[in-house]
Amino acid sequence: MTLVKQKSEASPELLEIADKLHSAAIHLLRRLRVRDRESGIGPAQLSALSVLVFGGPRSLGELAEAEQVRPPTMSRIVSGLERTGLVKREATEDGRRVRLVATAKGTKILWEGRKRRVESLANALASLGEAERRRLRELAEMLPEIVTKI
Amino acid sequence: MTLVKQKSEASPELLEIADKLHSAAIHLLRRLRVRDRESGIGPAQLSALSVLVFGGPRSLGELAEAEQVRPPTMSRIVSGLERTGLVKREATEDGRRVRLVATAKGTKILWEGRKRRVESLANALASLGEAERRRLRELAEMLPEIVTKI
DNA sequence: TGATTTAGTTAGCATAGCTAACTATATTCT
DNA sequence: AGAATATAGTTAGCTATGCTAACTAAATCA
Repeated sequence: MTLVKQKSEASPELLEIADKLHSAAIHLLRRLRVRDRESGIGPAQLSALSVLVFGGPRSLGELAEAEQVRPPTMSRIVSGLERTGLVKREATEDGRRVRLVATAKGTKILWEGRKRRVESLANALASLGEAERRRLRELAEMLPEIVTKI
Repeated sequence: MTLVKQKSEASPELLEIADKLHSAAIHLLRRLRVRDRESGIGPAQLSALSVLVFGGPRSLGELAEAEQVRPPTMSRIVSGLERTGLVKREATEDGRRVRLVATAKGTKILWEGRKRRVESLANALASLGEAERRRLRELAEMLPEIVTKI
């Protein structure tokens, strides 16, 4: 029952930190996921919509890459979002490309869902002391850069 | 574009921290998820298997609850794991219940997959300085307790 | 013993992931 | 210019994963 090194050069210390972080992220999202069902919209659609709302309009291929999903998969996700009026496909100069844009309704729904999740988590943080809270903020701010290196 | 309070009493500061943490967790797992495909086993099966491997044998209902999934869903996930020989259903004293146990093969596969994910993340942490690393560890250790409060 | 509760399964529906194969538009090359 | 190639998306068809409703079987209770 040990972590055996193979082609990795990561130290045992780093592996341990990574393991804790990984496990915590899994359990965190597993809990929050429940709140998403209230939106009546599937997780893949919600996630794709959030890229459009927070990152702005983009093509289907770009969105697929951002979501680490194949184009056919994203094509169907977008069809679902379009059918319910959360996203619009617009033509571009390049006749092959589409520009995907979140509608006002899509933006509203996304914000509501995000608010639910974030509030659930914020309530869980309410019992933290001042020092812990500050440390937690630091961590949250370190992570985005780390993630880009994965 | 503001986070409007509704029935929540969370402060803007907590909401901001929660938002950053939430977003970081999503992006972290989205990246790591890619490595899982190498195992040739789906995410729900992998996650359920990990509960059995790290948490020990349990009933189907308990596993469903741990995974925050309905019993019929877990029933099918377990059928998949059983078909590929990663988990075994065993009878118990209570004739209604089953005891789900990870097989040796299941345990091995899970460890390999986990190792891949954790190594990916550990490599991304390799560029951190000593102080940052220490902070990251502290924070990763704060999270499990927070998660239980969600 | 008969009624109820509990554990799990089966059936049927929707979403979400993939690859392979297709269409349509752009670009490149002669 | 016209043919060949490359690129962007879609369609078709498979598997996996989520749900509810309805069922079976075992345990418990009155």
